[in-house]
Amino acid sequence: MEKQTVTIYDVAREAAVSMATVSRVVNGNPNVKPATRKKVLEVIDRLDYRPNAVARGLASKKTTTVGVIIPDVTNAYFSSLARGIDDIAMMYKYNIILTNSDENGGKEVQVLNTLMAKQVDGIIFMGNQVTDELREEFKRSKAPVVLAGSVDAEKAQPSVNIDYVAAVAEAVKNLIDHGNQKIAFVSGSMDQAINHDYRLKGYKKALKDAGISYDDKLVFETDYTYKAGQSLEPALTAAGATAAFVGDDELAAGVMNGLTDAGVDVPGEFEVITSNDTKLTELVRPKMSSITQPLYDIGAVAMRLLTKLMNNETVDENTVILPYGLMKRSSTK
Amino acid sequence: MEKQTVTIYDVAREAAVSMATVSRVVNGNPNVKPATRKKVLEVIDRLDYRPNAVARGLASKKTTTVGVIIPDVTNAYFSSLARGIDDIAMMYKYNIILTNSDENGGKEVQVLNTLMAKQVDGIIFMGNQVTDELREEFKRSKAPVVLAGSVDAEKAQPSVNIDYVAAVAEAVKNLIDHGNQKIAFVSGSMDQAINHDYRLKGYKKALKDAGISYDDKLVFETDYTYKAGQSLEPALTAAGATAAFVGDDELAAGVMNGLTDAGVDVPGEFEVITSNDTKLTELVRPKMSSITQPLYDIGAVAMRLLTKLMNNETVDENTVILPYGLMKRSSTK
DNA sequence: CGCAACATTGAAAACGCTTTCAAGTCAAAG
DNA sequence: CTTTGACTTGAAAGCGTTTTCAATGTTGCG
Repeated sequence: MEKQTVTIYDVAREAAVSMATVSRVVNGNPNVKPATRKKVLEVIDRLDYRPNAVARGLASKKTTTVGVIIPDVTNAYFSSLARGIDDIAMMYKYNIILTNSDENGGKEVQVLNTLMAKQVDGIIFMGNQVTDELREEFKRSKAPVVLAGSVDAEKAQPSVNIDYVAAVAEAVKNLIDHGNQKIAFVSGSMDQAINHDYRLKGYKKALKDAGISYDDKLVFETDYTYKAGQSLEPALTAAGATAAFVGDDELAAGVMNGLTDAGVDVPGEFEVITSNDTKLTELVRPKMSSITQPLYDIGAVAMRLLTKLMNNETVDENTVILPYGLMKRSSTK
Repeated sequence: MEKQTVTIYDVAREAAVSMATVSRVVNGNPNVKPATRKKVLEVIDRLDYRPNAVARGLASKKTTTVGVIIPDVTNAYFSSLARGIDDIAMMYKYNIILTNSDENGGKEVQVLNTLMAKQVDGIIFMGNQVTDELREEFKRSKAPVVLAGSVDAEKAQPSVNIDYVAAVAEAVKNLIDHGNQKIAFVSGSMDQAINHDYRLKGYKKALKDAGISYDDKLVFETDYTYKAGQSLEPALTAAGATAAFVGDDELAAGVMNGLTDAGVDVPGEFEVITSNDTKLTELVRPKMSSITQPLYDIGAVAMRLLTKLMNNETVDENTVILPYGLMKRSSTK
């Protein structure tokens, strides 16, 4: 009943050569006489032999698979990165083990361990709360780890990002230039480095440059969900804000729709600018102005960087910063 | 330089027992004297031993990883299923190798082969164009394959879905009940079984039940993209349609926004109902009415079914049909 | 024709774990 | 004090490849 598997040994026997030779032709090793190669190839074809990657992995200590830790595939920002990662991975013959972490530290550590147990050749980590424990695990990992679209205050790991501070500063400046004085900063958890260590810094910088004093009443820390954004309207208007910088597109859509539903005109009475430039920005009405990021490329470059690391190639720059932009759509004046 | 790996042999030596015993405690085999177990556990802890899953996989012929073929992670419909799959997988200690196929037959076959080479214990396939070649590969696979949110006309594989025919028929009937006579059917490629074999059938059924004759001028075959939907407006109005059933949410958002941007009032002058009930439906304005599907559950149930199959448990029903619904929002009257 | 230099090949040892099978222990039973 | 059966344990054979190293073939040249 069980389907029979044909092994390299079977091929060797049938082709009247050694396993070593079969292995060579399978792996494209040039040190095989053309006639022999042809013979082996024929047998392989006839027997429909397929190399067992697990055995290969054990023997060669390479699995050609990399682990990818993602907060949530369902989030457009991250899934865009993931797509870039997978495409480049495939290009380099790697496969991806994808696991959702919900940015839950415990889960992340656990996942990291099972990835390492599975002997992945490398790891791409997305998530903005690199705890000490996590950092320890990264360090002990013999597989290289690169962060994609995620920052670690310690900058201990190679990573691919944009310049969040500058991007947010520019976005906020834009809002200021439109005459807004009370600009809300709405983001996810302040425990995340990207929020407290980058975005907020950019926000403060823009305010300072414009001579506006920082008021933490205008900082809204919430969940990265549509609902959370939507229910922020009362607080936002109560605080007297006339504009908002938002750290996530779905959240921003919520904020905007919440405002609109409450009768607030966007952008007339309230401007909003968001951060990730996912498809969402174009789907909602008004379309959302946003910081633009090369999402796909962040993933792609991260994976490319990882291939180099896995290959022990020397890389000039461990942390690569990709360019960002500002896309004015209709949620700002 | 290379980080030293500690093997089961090291543990055995340090604990003065055999590898077999170490293996037993690692795997929770009860046939170990408590004292021995304790001793081994201590050594494992001291040496920080981590079992090598690849070696384990080779020896046991189980990898505790399943392959997942997805058209595009970036698509909200599929990523929702993927999330359900991963959660259940994790619950059962499996990992997921995720690969994007773009519903490209050649790529799918290739990916399937590398998954099989990697000895995955099972496969979840998403995609609606099961070619003969693909079907052949499924058959030859010793790992069970289940389709999630995807149909195959031949019904050769276990699958979990909703009743697309009935759902679409109901959605279209709803449109008819609102007085629409010319209802557009817009979907992705008609090569996909889900479109020509299910949705279109449901569409026709609803028309027939209402005594409306079918007109293929009202069938719009296009890409599953926002842009494609958006640019459909001229054709839609030219055809005299006053409502549309759309097979994908992003596409539907495009259709709707295209209409709105052209000055057509939705739902006043044109109603649209979509199919997948992803988050998108709530983000756009007007919110889109939709067939509702338990997206997460489809993935979750598919994975659960796969675990049973991998475990050689007998399953009563190979193809499971989950309930659907109709969610009236604001894109229909 | 003889020999160096190179091209091909195969034997066998890993790789790190699971699993089978037999052997050894031990306590309860006779 | 045996016997018996339930527990525990270890030896060793895989699992299917890769890879090293030595052996064997070939070819070119003087």
